[in-house]
Amino acid sequence: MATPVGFHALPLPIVQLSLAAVLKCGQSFRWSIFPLLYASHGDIAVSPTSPTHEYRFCLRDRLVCLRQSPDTLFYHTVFPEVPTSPTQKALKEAETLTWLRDYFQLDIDLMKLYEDWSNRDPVFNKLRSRFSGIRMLRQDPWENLVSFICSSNNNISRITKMVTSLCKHYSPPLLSLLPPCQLDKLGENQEPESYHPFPPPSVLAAPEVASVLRSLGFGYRAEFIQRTAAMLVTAHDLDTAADAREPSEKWLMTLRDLDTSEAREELLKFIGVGRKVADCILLMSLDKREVIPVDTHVQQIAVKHYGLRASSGTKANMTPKLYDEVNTKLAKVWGDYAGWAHSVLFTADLKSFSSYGLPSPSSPAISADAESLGKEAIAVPPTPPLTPSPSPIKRRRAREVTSQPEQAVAIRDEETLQPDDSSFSGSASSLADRVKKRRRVTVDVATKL
DNA sequence: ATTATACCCTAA
DNA sequence: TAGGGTATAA
Repeated sequence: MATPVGFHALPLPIVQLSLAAVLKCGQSFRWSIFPLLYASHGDIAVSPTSPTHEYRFCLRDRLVCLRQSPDTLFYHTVFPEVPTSPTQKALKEAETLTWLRDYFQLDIDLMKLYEDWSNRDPVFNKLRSRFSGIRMLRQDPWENLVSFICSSNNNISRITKMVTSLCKHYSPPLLSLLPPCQLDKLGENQEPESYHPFPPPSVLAAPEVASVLRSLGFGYRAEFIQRTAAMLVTAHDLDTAADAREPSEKWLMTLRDLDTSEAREELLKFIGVGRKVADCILLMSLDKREVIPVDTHVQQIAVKHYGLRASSGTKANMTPKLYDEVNTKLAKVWGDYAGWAHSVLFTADLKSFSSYGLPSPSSPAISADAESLGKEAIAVPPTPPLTPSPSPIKRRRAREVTSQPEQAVAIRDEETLQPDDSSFSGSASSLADRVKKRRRVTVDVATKL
């Protein structure tokens, strides 16, 4: 497989990382995804293992572009200004590689983890071949925090729109770039897209942000975001180092050094952050690999496949107690990297992945067909799409873009494991506690640095 | 200490 | 009419 022009090649088996799965399974909401459509015949030589997509992510100073073949990750960096010398350029690409290793946590051997989870858990074992390469990203905590405040009572599609719109409105474009060459669109003249970094806390802390976000369709989360940003900025004076991370962002990073429960306690002080959102942040950007965020999906998975008692009422809400029950049970099943394992199951449960390998949630998915899903591994290699498929990046003029709700689809009616007497750990903090803790945030944090 | 209800918006 | 939650008030 030839390296695409302008790209660097990093050898990496796709079982270690599947971009197609990881970048749209609800961890990060800021990756642009472009289908690459090749002519099946013609003068362009294409192997069946050619990358099917390009993925783009905007950092504060550069745009990272990725493609993937079964054994190679291709990366390419675009800067606002072309690097002066070739040496300079090489240096910059090396930085990008460093970022990639960190962001995708490439030092963690995913095969070993899959092996371990398979031994521990027959349910996982059934899925491993169909959902390989799903690993946890190591995201920026600030971006992660805001994104997941957006996630409450919401679906991936809308969260993505909200985050995109947030960036467009509150951070200037870093650069503009044409979409990658798409042969089906050779005739059409394509518009360059502008790429925006994630806005820093000080920008979102401004009081008027709440109402603006509201008008942008953020709903009640608008206030959460603005107030959380304000809390953060207030607690950590900005001594504004122009281009770098702000102090409050750095402080969020230091939560990586705390114990899980300490870090969680800090996160829960923010407005709009409850247990579930806090756990998402712990897992996805604060290195707490054992943490399992429990949403209604995960709860259903736990009931269906792991013998957890169904919630008492017909329509019971997620109580802290139930949350801990689910959490403890699954943590026990999956062990040290339970949060990572959860992500595989969670992804497998997304409707858009019921036909994993096919590009679009709108394709007539085999979806609700729990039967076919459970049978032998179909091991579908990602097939280059034959027809143009709607990408999430379709230009959106109006705010009403049809979106596909990510719904649950049964993984499989498997023999349920016998219920396990799980011990409860941890306890929800009372309202009073939380109020006190919130009041203390400034003081606490001030003494911390 | 637990439990119920509103919340913003979208899809069904 | 319910949803990939959280903040409030009972």
